[in-house]
Amino acid sequence: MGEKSVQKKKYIVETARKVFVEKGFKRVTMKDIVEACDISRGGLYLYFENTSQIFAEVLKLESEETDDVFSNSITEDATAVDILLLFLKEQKKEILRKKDTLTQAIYEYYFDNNNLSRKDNVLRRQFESAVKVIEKLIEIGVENGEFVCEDCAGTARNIMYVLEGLKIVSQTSGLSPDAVDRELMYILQQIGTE
Amino acid sequence: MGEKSVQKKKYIVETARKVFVEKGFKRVTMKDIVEACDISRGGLYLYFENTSQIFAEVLKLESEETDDVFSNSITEDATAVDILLLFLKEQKKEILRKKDTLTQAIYEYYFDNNNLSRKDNVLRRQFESAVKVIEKLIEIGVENGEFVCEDCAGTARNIMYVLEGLKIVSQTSGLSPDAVDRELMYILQQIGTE
Amino acid sequence: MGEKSVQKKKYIVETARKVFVEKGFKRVTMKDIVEACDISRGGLYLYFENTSQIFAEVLKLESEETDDVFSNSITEDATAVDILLLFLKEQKKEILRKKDTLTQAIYEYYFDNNNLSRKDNVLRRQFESAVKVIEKLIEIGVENGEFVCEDCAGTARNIMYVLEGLKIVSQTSGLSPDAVDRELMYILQQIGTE
Amino acid sequence: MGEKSVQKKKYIVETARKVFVEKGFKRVTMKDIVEACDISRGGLYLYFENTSQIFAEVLKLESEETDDVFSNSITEDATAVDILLLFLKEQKKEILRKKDTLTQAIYEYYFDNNNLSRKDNVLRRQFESAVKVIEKLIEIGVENGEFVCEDCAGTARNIMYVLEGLKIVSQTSGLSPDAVDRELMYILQQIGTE
DNA sequence: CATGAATGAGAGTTCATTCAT
DNA sequence: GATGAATGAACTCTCATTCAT
Repeated sequence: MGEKSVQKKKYIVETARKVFVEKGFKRVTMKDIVEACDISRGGLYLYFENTSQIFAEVLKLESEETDDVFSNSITEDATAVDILLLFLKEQKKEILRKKDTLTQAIYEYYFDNNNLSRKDNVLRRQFESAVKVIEKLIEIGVENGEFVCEDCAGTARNIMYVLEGLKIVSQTSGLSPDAVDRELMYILQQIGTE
Repeated sequence: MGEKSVQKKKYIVETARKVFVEKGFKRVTMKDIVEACDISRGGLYLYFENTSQIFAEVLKLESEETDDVFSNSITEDATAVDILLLFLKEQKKEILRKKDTLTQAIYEYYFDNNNLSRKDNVLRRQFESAVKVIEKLIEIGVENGEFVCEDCAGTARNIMYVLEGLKIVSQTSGLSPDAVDRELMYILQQIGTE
Repeated sequence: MGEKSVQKKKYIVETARKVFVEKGFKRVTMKDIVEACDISRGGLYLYFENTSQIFAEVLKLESEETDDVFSNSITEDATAVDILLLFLKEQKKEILRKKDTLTQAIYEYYFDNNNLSRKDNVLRRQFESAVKVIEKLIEIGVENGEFVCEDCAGTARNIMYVLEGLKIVSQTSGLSPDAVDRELMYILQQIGTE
Repeated sequence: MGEKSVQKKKYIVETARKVFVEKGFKRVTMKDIVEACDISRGGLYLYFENTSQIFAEVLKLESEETDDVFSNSITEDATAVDILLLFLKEQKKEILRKKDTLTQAIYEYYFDNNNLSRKDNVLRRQFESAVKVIEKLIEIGVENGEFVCEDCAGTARNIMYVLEGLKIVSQTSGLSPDAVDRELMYILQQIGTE
């Protein structure tokens, strides 16, 4: 596959992403993507066999970009509290953004493909790496006297599960900004922040 | 609708439930249910217009039965700790039971029907009622000196979000019994239990 | 499947037969049959899964009718020579009828399905039963002094292989009536007939 | 067309032959051949318009080689019986070799292209030339007292039709080595051989 | 000459939904 | 009420064929 093909493949993945954001994963058909990309029926099959394969590629792209964003926040010079607050603020936005988000599609995708190995499960990898980062942040905060925490690893995991809980509740039952704030406040209080 | 019709409708809902447990919500077709119920294609349409309507009925039945179970645990005489532990143990089973559970179907259903009013959203109602119960339990526990907790309502909500987080992570990425235990322990430590 | 369904199934098989006669087996699609029968796309799938299944049914019908025809010829009172001549005359017609015959379709079908058991292979069954009949005829002819033949079974088989050879040559290379006559004459001379 | 083109065309035909042996004629697509030859899709079209054209070329090559083989057997010094036995032994192998043979593909090809002139029909040419050779052999055998035969031409033709019959029955219904032997024996007895 | 990306026609198949009985 | 045959829309997937490079 030449240079041009790589370009086109990327174009398809990016365009398909929009479709997944709009319709989730299951409702999306190859035809939907063909139409969104404005290419021929057969053309799409030159690059991907089915929607799962396309979505896997979307996730790969997604995780690359997310990783970048994450490291950006950290390399900046700021206190642990600042960074954690920034992270939670981002998460809040993500949680409340019911539409215009890949969240639902990702869940639907893994409902169908929950047999993936740990390595291939982007969701898991991101979860675990986020836990690590938060743990590190808390440790630094504790050293600096910003946080109080006995079990940093446990707290980090707890935070991530709460965030996951908020996400799924938001997607399935709806959640107000205030409700999210309330939970984030609770978390911060646990580690001794205002 | 006569007595017989009511009977048949209930039969359909109960049979359909099994299908939803097995296949989730989206993958289930009217045909699947017709075949599971061994009734005629047209016959099903006399009672339900589509799978959403059937699933709504499944949920209604579900919530009635769940409510019962819940109140049962509480009416027994036992300490707050005992009841909470029992509740969490039940939740653990539910979380780990990847198959043979309606969980995935429920999520999928609300992904499609997330525009339901608060009243019609069984998921939300159950979440909120569970929060109430836990809050009450904690309050009782605090009075009895079993728990230590400043913000009982906040803690109750936090617990429920963690449980939701565990549930969705289990469904999409897999979760070991140990991993669940670890999180439940963390929760219990927060409120001053072993 | 009720009485009406049986009727319709038969209608489809009979209509499909015409299509197979015209186009052979491999070139026929489900769509071809749908159009020939003037039924809906989905309607055909109610009765048959694929063209092989339909063709199997065509063959079943065919063999029933052929068996009848055969026994008819035999029950009439006539000399062995008469019956054999009649049989060969019928075969000649069949051999020369390049179009308007199922021959090609049958060959194509068995090319694809040559893994059928002896029981399911109509072609084989018909071949073997024809051999039996011819053998019997020759034996009777020998008794009556009409034929001369030492190995009746061998001769009967030989005749059938020649007929098969004529059939396939006719289908693939073309054959003149004279060429067929010449071969049939040769056969008759072998068993001492004019 | 330059020397190189001739080479490539020959390469394609020889590679395609393997594909036809494996899949028959009808099931083979231009794509199959492109992949087997490991050339470009467009590249194949520079040499051939469709599979029929390629197969015609395969047949041409085939007939050249077969002719060679045939003449070889004859030029050796051996009795007529020896040569005929050798020929029949070869035919037996060919008849029983259900896979790894072009037989089925050839039949399928002529089913679709039975409108070819006598000149272009390789099958017919080979049949006729084989008849001639067998006729000559028998005549020689009769002169040498090896065979007894009144109508050498008729017998030769009869033998070829039996062989064709055996071939098609083998392909469509299956045939045991014993069954083939039995028929070949019958033929040899007709011309007064053991 | 050669490549291989791209197109679009067409085959297979499944179901939601209707409707005569 | 109940049945289940029938319809047709919608989707998946595969290739023959073309054409810019």
